[in-house]
Amino acid sequence: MTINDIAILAKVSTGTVDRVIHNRGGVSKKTEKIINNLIKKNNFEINSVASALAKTKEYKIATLMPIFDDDDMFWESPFLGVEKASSEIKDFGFKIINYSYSQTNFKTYLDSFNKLIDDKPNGIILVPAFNNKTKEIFEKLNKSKIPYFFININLNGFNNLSFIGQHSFKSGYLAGKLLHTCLGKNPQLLTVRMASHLKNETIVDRIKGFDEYYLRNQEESTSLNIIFKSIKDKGLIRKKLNYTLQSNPQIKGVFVPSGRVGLISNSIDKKNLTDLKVIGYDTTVNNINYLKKNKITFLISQKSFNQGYESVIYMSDFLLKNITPKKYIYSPIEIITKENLEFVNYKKEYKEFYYANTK
Amino acid sequence: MTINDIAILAKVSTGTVDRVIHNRGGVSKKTEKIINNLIKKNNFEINSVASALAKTKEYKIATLMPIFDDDDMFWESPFLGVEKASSEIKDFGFKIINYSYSQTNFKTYLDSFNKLIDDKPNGIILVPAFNNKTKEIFEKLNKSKIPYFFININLNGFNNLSFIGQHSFKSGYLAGKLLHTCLGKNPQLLTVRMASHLKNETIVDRIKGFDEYYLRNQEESTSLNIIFKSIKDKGLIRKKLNYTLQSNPQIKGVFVPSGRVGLISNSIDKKNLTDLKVIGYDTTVNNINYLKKNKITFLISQKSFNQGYESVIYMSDFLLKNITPKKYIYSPIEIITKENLEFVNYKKEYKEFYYANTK
DNA sequence: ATAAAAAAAGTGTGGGCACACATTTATTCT
DNA sequence: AGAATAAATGTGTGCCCACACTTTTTTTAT
Repeated sequence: MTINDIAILAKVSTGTVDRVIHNRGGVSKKTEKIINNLIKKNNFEINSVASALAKTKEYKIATLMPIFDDDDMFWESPFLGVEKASSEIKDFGFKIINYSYSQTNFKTYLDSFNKLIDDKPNGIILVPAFNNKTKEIFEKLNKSKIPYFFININLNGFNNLSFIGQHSFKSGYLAGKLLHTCLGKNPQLLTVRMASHLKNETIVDRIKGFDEYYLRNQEESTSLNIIFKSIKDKGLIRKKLNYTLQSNPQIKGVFVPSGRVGLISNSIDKKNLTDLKVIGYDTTVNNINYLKKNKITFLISQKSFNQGYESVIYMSDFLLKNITPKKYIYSPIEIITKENLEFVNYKKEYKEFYYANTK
Repeated sequence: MTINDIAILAKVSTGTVDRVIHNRGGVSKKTEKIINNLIKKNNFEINSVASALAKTKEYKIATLMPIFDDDDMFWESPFLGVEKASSEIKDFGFKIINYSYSQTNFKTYLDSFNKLIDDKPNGIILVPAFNNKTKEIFEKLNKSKIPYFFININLNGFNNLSFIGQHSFKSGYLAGKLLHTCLGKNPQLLTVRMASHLKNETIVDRIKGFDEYYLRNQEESTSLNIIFKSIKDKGLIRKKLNYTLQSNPQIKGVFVPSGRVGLISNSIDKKNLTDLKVIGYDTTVNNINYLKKNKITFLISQKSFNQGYESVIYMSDFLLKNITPKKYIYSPIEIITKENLEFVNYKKEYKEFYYANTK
């Protein structure tokens, strides 16, 4: 079944069928009906391959994500997901342009954002950052009418088409459940944070979820909080952590609502770590290392590779096929242990993971 | 960069470039080198869309999987994965033909298998079944030189190109770890099986993995075994389970190495279920129901939807692009709890899960 | 009724490649 | 050297659709 077949059946030319399929107008109601009926009857679908080839229009998709470097490789993963999707849809007329910014330097965010908008892409995928100038730039963006997704980090009150990322609250709730399941009734808990996390919405939500679990399911739970001003002074972290654990031997569970869980678990001396259940976030190289050494019990992963990959696919579906994605597309809340780690594709190379050779 | 561009640079015709790209032969070594160098230099890649459109050859991929019905819907999931992949690659010249068989009637397996082979597909994806006649039919298959994958269930000693499914042993090992983590030292355990599982390789491997965990990590663990002859007599199951748990109040963990965990957990009376950790397999409707009601603590999922989906994609990559997949492609060993369940796509409709509307 | 305008429908090219067929060039044989 | 053969290269059509452009038909205005 091709457009031509339909045209013959309807006794019109292919041009007319084309007009009906794409709602280009200029077709009498009578013939439109005939054609639509034939399409349904023969359940005709456009040949996406031929369609892609014939299309002359080029789509540009721009991404804006934090940079990654030796200190923090987290953002490499969604970037690689973007790359994979990029290579897949390249031949369908899509071009992906990547911009980046430093999370500790807001100016880089604004600069990249402005450059990106000037580039006039057809769609934007970004990890948003927030401060007082955020509204301003988003007003500029809204004026441009370019559709955009948030990925990984969500901000409320913006016109983003979708958010693609984890439900932070519920991931914290799950962390609570896991520790509860492991520790039994009335557990004694320790939560460890960094000062920079206090205004980080994602992390705040994780903690809210964690607390909510105990509020709802537990008669009583005792919890201690430690907040470190900086990750620089590793000696201080080690000292404080071990002192706290030694003076509170009843503590059996540690919750680190961030990717810094590797650093924390490694700062706890062996004698204090025994029987301790430690739970944290993200399958970074560092964390995986300590998971393997039994210093971390559970890692919660959000499949950030997929966030990058899927956001690009959703955007292409939206632009090309006019398919509107849901407002919230939640990533899985994966529970990673030493035992199932090897079956999770946290590695850089997708192909390396699945293919014997790429010839 | 197109084939034509390369041809101009190499001062040959497009036909010659085409020959080099596809190793069709009949090109002098000199020009071949020139062309290959130009391809590398300009990192030219074939336009997969135009290529697919121009190809006249049709590929047939046949699947052979167990039927699903009201009693057991497990096999619907990989089937839907196959369907999704099928619709994605349809326009690339692939046709997927599905065959099915009843796991309790070996004749249906042989019949479908024979029909399938007579159909002369270019590639086969199957959930294998084993008995004494299996070798016979696989000899016929090997003669036909058609490449084939095993999915979900693995058999050793065959010429399958790949196995796509879970590492059963390690999934059992993980189950052991989870119960250990929840129950602490020297746990008292109960393993519940069906008689039909005794010769089921998948389930035997899960149990081996489970036992191995305790062998390796635990000083002592006590475990009871129950094997039910049939799932027909639900009254008997209930009686025996509760009697066992009441006479052994020290049992705190139940391991069901199959998808029957819903049935088992629902057969345990409330008073005996309190404080019991129950772990089993598969996100079937039934199991999910009991997971939500806190009758099951953990479900281990193998993403069978993806097994179907990916097997088709790998086969198409193999046939079209000559990319050889790894011999073993392991599915994730996912830990599902009541709390992360909603973020797992165990549902029928992929689109329903991600898209607001499909217009 | 006729011209002008608007609506409806038809036509043709190009997008990049695969593949069969045609042609040219190089090699071998007598 | 010339014919026969083999090797290397060139040519052209079709795959199905998008889209601009052209032509035909219908409607409106005078």
